[in-house]
Parts: sequence; structure tokens; C-alpha cells
Amino acid sequence: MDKTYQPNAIEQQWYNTWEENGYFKPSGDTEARSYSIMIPPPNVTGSLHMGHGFQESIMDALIRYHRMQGDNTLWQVGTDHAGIATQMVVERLLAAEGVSRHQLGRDKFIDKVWEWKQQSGGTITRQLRRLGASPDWSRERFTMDEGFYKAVQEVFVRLYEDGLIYRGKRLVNWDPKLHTAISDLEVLNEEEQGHLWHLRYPLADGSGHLVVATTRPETMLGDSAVAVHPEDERYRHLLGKNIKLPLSDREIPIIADDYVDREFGTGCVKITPAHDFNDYEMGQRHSLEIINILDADANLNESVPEKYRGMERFAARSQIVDDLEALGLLEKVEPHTLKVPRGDRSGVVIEPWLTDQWYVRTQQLAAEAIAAVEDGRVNFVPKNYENMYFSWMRDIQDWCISRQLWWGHRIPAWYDEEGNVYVGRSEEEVRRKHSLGADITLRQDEDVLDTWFSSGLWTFGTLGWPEDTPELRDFHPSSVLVTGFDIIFFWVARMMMLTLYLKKEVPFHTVYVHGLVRDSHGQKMSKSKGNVLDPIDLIDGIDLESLVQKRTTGMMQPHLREKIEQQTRKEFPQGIAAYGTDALRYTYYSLASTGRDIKFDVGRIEGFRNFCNKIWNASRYVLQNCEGQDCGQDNSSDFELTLADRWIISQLQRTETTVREAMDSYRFDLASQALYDFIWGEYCSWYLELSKPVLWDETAAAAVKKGTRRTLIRVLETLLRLAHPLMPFITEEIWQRVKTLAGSGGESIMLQPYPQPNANKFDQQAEAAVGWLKQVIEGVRNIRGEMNISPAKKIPLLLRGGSSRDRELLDQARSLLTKLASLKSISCLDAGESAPASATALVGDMELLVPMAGLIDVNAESTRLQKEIDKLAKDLTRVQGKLNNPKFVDKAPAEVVAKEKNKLADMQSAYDRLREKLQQLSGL
RNA sequence: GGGUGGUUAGCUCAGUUGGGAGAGCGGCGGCCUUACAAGCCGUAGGUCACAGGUUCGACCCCUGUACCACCCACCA
Repeated sequence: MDKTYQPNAIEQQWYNTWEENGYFKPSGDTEARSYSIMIPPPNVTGSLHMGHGFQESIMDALIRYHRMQGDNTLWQVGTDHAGIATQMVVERLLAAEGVSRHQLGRDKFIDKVWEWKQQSGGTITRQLRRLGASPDWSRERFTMDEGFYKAVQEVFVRLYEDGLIYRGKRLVNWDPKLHTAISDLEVLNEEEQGHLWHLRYPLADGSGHLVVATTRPETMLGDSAVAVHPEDERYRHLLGKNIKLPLSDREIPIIADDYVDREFGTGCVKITPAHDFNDYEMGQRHSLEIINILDADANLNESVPEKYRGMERFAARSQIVDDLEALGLLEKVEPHTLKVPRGDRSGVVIEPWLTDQWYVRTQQLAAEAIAAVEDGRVNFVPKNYENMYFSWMRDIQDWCISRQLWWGHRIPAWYDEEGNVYVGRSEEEVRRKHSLGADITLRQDEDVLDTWFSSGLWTFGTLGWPEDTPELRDFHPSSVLVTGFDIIFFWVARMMMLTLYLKKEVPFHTVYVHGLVRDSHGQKMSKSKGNVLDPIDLIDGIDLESLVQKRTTGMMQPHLREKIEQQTRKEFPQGIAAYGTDALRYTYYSLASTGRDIKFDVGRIEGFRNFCNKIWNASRYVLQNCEGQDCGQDNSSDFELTLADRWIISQLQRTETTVREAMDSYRFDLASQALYDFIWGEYCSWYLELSKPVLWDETAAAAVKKGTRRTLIRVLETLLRLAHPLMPFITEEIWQRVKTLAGSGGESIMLQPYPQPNANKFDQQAEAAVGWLKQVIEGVRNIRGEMNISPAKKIPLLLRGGSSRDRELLDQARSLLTKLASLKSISCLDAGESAPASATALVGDMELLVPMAGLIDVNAESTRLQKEIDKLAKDLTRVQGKLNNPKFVDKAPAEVVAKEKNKLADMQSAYDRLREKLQQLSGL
């Protein structure tokens, strides 16, 4: 074995072996419990970012954990066609060649998208493999593949026939750049600095004017009314009068509506029903005219005065403000912060715009989806996300599902020339069902469905629905959905609604919600901030120049380039080292406490790379001592276990319990912590050291040596299995080398049983003994460290006082103690016997004395003792105070009081002894 | 405006029925001790945001305040 762990030497090879041998497939054991996870399908043309890395690592840990437990385990993998995102990418590529999609035409454009998918669609799945993810690749799906096409048509038709899908004309969120409607969720409302324009609107009778305040003066050309509050005394006398609208010279009424806030602005609101959601509602209430003044590009259309026709909306804004000012109608302009709606993909300001769209009626579907969480058929982890889910679901609006895009599932609706609409699974079905002859021309709806409509079917669409397949019966509902809180509404809610309605069961039993991966300062990672880390770079490493290159190419805002370059050079002067997949995964787990965002610091991954190396080297030690030796691999029983052996075996049982509990409750941070503590803190730091005196002692009995070798190798083999779900590669590599010596076998660690604690192996006696031994050793080390005694220097140790039990423990551990504390000798003094001037430590009632002759600095020892005494004095005061308080003694449980009393006695005795030592010292 | 989460060592975070504050990284001191310098040994460092309350006893339970983050909402 290499002296240091080299992840790149083994990872790819093991991954290929696993995949080629079909280890990722379900066991097919129908007697076993089923366990399934449906991957949140990443965008087919995307590439892996840190969020994916985190999420996939969690899923893989769960999948491997359950697979090892013998469950019939399916991890369903696949990718999403991601309508808008993908279409935008391909459009951008075409634009680089100087071609627009309209020049190309719909069919050719779609061909291009498929071509692009062919080309780049493998990126993210290749990267998933680098993470060690173990989904069943043979079942990989795509949300636009043949089967999904069928499922989507079927769902649409059923919902339509049940009256849950309808077509309607109303205001939608219109993206003037992408030329499509988008759902409420795809609109981001961010606060921005803007202005509040106060405009004078003259009364039609010439008797004066009133002032309206608006953030969007250009929409005044579409005003249908001015509204005031019905009880606003300032304006009551104007009700029923008309305004002569400037610039367009239309007359519009002054109306009363209690939507108006008297406190805001002037208390007068201009009403533009065609371009504002509230105004639209008010327009409905008051039967106002709806005047659409914008075209699909959000330029002014032919219903405005000629001067403004064709103007871009923001150019029109300043023109109109100028014109009003020239007319003396601009009262004032105030700075004003407002929420500006922007498309989450395009970034442009969204316009409320009146169009025909398809909607899902959500009320009834949402009620079911709420009930399923309320009655516990679906559980959120952490639980508080249920509130977020409820509050959104209870206030849900109908879902606009049509998109004016080309890439996506075409809506299965056809129109005849009269404009009648027919919905069906195919044109043929429509014609048959409605007896439409060949002479009638039918034209299919041009629109496609919102991507989330098809991904909403993911849990059952991937399993063969609408056919009744064995997979559906085995693996649906899925066990757990692992997802970020940011898509609870986009995806989780929609899956709940669609699945409950169509499948009559929940899509998953548990929703595990994880946080966002941020940079080490808590900033969101983004290209424009230049703080993006690529999981693959953390695995393979990257030199500084390539990293700078990567972070500064293809930027939307090239002016940030220099800053990003500087910042990158400062943060990673050496580039990024190759840490390997297991270290990356372990970092994710260690940071995955529930529901919190995680700040990813490269320092952490380095620590876990070191942990991998620790495991690697511990294994080298074990193998050096076990290879070619009898380690009980034939399961013979002629061996004897030392206290240390029994102790580490007992600790292992505890660790198995902790890790299992953590995994079962999605506490990957606790699981990783428990493993780390056991492997590094117990197995490596103590047990390996304790094994040396046995193995290196030529006089030790063969049975004892065999017992130690057996324990070394078997504990190692077990902890590898225990750690495998978190760190698949290194555990496989080492396991292959140790399995035979550990009396085990099999093709791969990933198919081995997951360790289970054995109650008979808990050993309190051994734990107490080793606990004592550790204390003594630590006492000596402390003296050595504080007194600056070289670790190489062998020193004598005197023991004084202590119980008969201390003597017993000493007898059992004498040789271990001598070796590990690097002692020259150990001698015992009777309780009253005087000792030479020494440095002292206490273990219970027993004094550890290291004679000072030639070794110890009196002053240093005094200081050390004084420090101990001060600490004890402080604790003593507190405990004494507690026990002197009659209320405590009366009211606290007897056992607590007894415990405090014991504590006091121990502390008092230690205190006295140390004081005595200090006095002796000062007498020198 | 409503809601959720957070505030613990220099940094990142654990702390699960309220009973002597922990880890990793970083710092400091000492070690190339025959698995590992990606290591070993030792060590310093905290009014658990603040103010009240409940309790014999509060990092933990209750109330309020401050600050941070996020979500939702029709103030032009």
C-alpha cells in the first residue's frame, strides 16, 4: 500500500466495477422491504454544482445504507428537459451563429435542441458517477422520453375531463423577453430603488385637478379610472365626476373603492386594469374598460396616441414624464423603494398581460395534499417546513401551466376553424371521439406545458404509469424525497397534488429538506460573485490559473473580472488540492445538520482528506501485523481477548448504535461525527497503540496475540462497512484487502450486511478498565508535557494511595501502561509512605508521582499545581454553595443530591492533596 | 404587514425528556516515538445575543427586545 492515500488511483476503477456488475440494481428480493428514492431530476444540459453534490451525497448514503441492510432498494435516476432553461441555452448557441429560432422554424429548432441534448446531456450523469452515486443507471429516464410523453398526455386529458384543467383569458405574468407566460412562482419580487411620480389629473369640468401617485407613469395611457377611498373626506365631493386623462384626452370616472389606502401618496390611485393585478380586480368590480397598451415585447401598441406607438416601455416612461412636465402636470417626483417583479430566468421586468392560457384548478387538489401532511401520511424533516407548505397550499392560486415555448410537452388540445377546443390523447382520438371528419381541419395548440407539470409526475411516471407495472407496485410510494426548501412549492407541492389525484396515494412518505450550500462566508455561490466551487475540482484538484480562467470566462458582467481574479488568487494561492470524492462527501455529511444552510470551507474538506489518510494508514498498520498470520480467519476459537480487545469491541457496538440512530433520523452530521470519533479518537489513537505492546511482546501468549490480531482486523472490517455509505471508495479499496483476513468474503463491500450492535459485546468492565488506563496515561503525559520532559525520556512512576481496585487494574495494565506512557518503572507506595519530591497528578484517590530529580523545574510544577488548585477551588465553591442551600437539598431528587455530595467529597480530597503537594514543594 | 430559522471558543458548528459547557479548524509550546508530519503529545480560549420570568437549579422551558438570514403578502 502507498504511504499516503491516493484517491484518484482507485475511485474510477471501483465505480466501473460496481456499475458493470449491476450492483446498483434493486436486489429484486420481493420478500425484503422496499426502499426507493426518486432523484430530483437535474436539468439535462446542466452540470453539477455544489448543491447537487450535497443532495446526491445524501441520497447515496441513504441508498447504500438501506441496500446494505438487505432492502430491495431502487434509486431512480433521470434528467429533466427543463423547458425554458434548455431553450435559452440553445437559443444562445444559435445566436452565436447569427441565427434566431424563428429563422429556423419550430421543427428544426426542436431538432437542434435534441442534438444539443445528445451532445451535452451526458455531462451531469458522468459527474454524478464521479461522486460515487449508485442509482440504477439501467432505468435512467428523461422527462421527454416516450413513456413520459404518454403519461403527460394521459394526465392532461384526465384532469381536463374531470374539470380540473381549463382554458381562460386573464392577466398572467408575461415575460416580454422570453415571450411566454410564467407562473407566480417564477416571478421574483425584489426591492429596488425607483420613483414615485405625482401626476396632476385635470377634472373634466375644468374645476381643477387631483393628484395621483404612481410608480409606472407610462401605464397612464391605459387608465380607466381614478379611485379614492369611499370615506375619504378630501375627495368625497369628486365622486361621480370625470377626469380628462392627459395625453390621450379620454374621459375616465372617479370611483370609490376601499382597496385604496388613504395614507399612501395622495390617496388617489390611477386604475389600469390591463396592466396591474389589483387594478384588474377593481376593474372587474366596477366594470371598467380594459385597455391593453402593450404588445408582446412590452412596447406600446396601437391603442395609444400615435406619438407613443412602438416605443419601448421605459423609453415611453421618460417621454411621458417629460410631456406631462411640459404641460405642467408633473407635481413632483420622489425617490421610492418598490418591489419589482422580474422573471427568474430572463431577469427582465414582468408585465401583467391579458392572454389565453391553460390553468390547473388547484383548490380541490390542494385540499388533498394538505390532508396528507396533516394526517402524517407524509412527514417533513425538519418538521417546521410543514408550516411553510401549509401556508402556501392554503392560499394557493390556480396554476398557469401553458408556456409559449417550443421546447416541452405540447399541449394535447386541438382547435377547429370555429375555435372550438378538443382535448384528447392524440388528434386521431379527438377526431374519433367528436366524430370530426377528415374535411375538418384541426390545428394543435402551439403551447407547451410548464416543466413542473411533467416533473410533477416523476415518482410514478418513471415506474411505468399509466400501465400497472411490478415496479409501481414495489417502489411506489417512494420512501423519501431529498430536496432543497427552494423547490417545495415548485415541485413538492405539485407532486403531492398530481400524485394524490392520479395515483390515489402519496408520492413519498418523507420529505427530507436540506439547506443551501454557500461559500465559506455565507454568501450564495454565483458566477457573478466569482465564488463558485465545482465539486469535481475539489475531487480532482485544479491549479490556480485554470481556476481563475474558469471563474472569469463566460461572465455576464465582464467588469467584475478583475475583482474575481484577485479574490480567487488571494483565497487559493496554491489552487485547490485533489481531495478525492470520499473527503468531499464526508464534508457534506459533517455539515448536514437539519435544515440549515451550510457554509462550505475548504479547510473542512482538507481535514476529512486527512481523515481518509488516517484510515488508510491505520489499515496499513493492521495489514502489516496480520498478513500471513493467524487472525482467526478460519473462525477457530483458540484465542484470548485482552481488556483492550474487549474495550474496542464494546466501543464499536456503541458506535454502531449511534450511527444507525443518526442515519435513521437523517442526522448525517451526527453519523459522521460518531464515525470520526470512533475511528480516529478510539481505534487509531488508543486501540492501535494498545495493540503494539501485545504484538511486539515476544513473551506474550500465542492465543493473546491471535486475539489481538483477530480484533484488529475484525474491528477494521466492521468499521469499513459502517462507514461505507458515507465514504464508498476508500472503504471498498481497503475492505477488499482485509475481507479474507477478517474471515469474511464477498464481491463488494456495498453488498455486505450493515453492522448491527450485539448486546452481548457491550463490556462495562473492559470500558472501566481502559477508562482508568487512559486517565493514568493522560496524567503522566500532562506532567511530561507541562514539565517539558522529552517524549523519548523514560521516566519512573510512583503510585500512592488508591483502592484495591486501582491495584487490580494496575496489575492488568502494567505492561501497557509502561509502554504507552514511556515509563522506566512503576512502583507502588503505601498510603502513608513518604515520597521524593515529585510532580503529581490524581486519578480518583490515587496519586501519580513522577520524581523530580534532575527532571523537573520546581517553579513550573508549582505553577501547574496552583492552576489545578484554582480550578478545583472554583468548582468546590459552586458545589458547596449548592449543598448548603436547604432548598436544593430538600427539593432536588435524592440521587442528584447524592451525586453532588460524592462530587464534593472527591473534589475536597483532591484539593487537599494538591495543596499538600504544593506546600511540600515550596518547602524545597 | 405576517411567518420561519438563527445568535454557544478567533472561524464553522454540535449540545434530544433542565442537574459539573463540547468537536473540527485555527492559535500557542514540544516532538521526524518503527501505520500516518495529511502525523503525535500537551495547552490556552466561552456572562451560551440581551432583559425579565418559571424552578432548589436554565445554553435548554415561558415572555419580551435587538440583530442576521430566509419565506409569504394586492400598498399605487
